[in-house]
Amino acid sequence: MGRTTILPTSPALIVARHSNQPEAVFTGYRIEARNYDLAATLSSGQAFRWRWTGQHWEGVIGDHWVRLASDPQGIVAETAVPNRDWTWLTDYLQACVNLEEIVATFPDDAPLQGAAAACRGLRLLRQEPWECLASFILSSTKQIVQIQQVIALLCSRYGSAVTVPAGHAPDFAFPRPEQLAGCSESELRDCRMGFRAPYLLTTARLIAAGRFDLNLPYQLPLEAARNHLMALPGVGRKIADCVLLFAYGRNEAFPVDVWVMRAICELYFPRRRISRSKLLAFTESHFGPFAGYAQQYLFHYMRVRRKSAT
DNA sequence: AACCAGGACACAA
DNA sequence: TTGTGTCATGGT
Repeated sequence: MGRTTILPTSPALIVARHSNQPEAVFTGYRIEARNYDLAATLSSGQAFRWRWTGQHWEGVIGDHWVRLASDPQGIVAETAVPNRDWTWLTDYLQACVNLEEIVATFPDDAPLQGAAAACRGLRLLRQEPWECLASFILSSTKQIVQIQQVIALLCSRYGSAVTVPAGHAPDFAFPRPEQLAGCSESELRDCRMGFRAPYLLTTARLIAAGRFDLNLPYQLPLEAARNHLMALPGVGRKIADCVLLFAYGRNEAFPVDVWVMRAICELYFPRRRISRSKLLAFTESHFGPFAGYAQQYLFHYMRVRRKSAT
């Protein structure tokens, strides 16, 4: 009872709580972690299904409803259903990666060091490829709050209900490709996704029909993996790089959106005109093997800086 | 109330 | 190859 270590090398340990009333049985789990800014990580535009209740972060990973909070030892999780295997959560949160080692590989320039210092504890998650792909197809020229709204609507209409704590509002898994493949384009447009609807629909149908292999990017070189994803409608360079980084764990991938574009231009090439291709070439050569982490620091740094300025 | 949002795409030159 | 218009929607 009490404490059980899962894996010999895992920093995580189980903290299970039991009750006599079956309805009240929740399973708790603590992930030991240093230098993990949960709020920054869950709200930094990688994943779109987390909401802050005032005390916890609530969301759905796969078909697991979960509630997360930081504590002095790391992260405490609470689920609606008891779990024996917690790898779905530890894989997702990536708390076992040594962030100090990663930041140490960053180039020693003022802009990036400043961003890293301002966003200490910001992590990259490891998401499920389909949800990540579909989410970023819906992300183009939309604000993060709007992406969250569209995805919440999509999940509530077409996702399967997941088990939630007694008395809690219903929550839903992200819809599987097969669940969207049967939709009409107008049904998806009713989820407020606008011109992105045909992109998502065609992509869902290709995957549901087994005509697109979502496992290939795991074993292809970066550029080939990127080209494979870019064969999908609505997936260009930026969205492909987001999926490679946030789902496939390709740490070299460096998605360049409007925020990162501004960050590079302002911080690295002030008062100079630089072509997009030169900027891409710069990002590929400058930031090292964990360029994707550097990108996330620059992205988040620009956004929190703007928020505090207004 | 304009401006802009984690872009992609077809088409022009 | 690089530049422009278009595509919905609604938050700030």
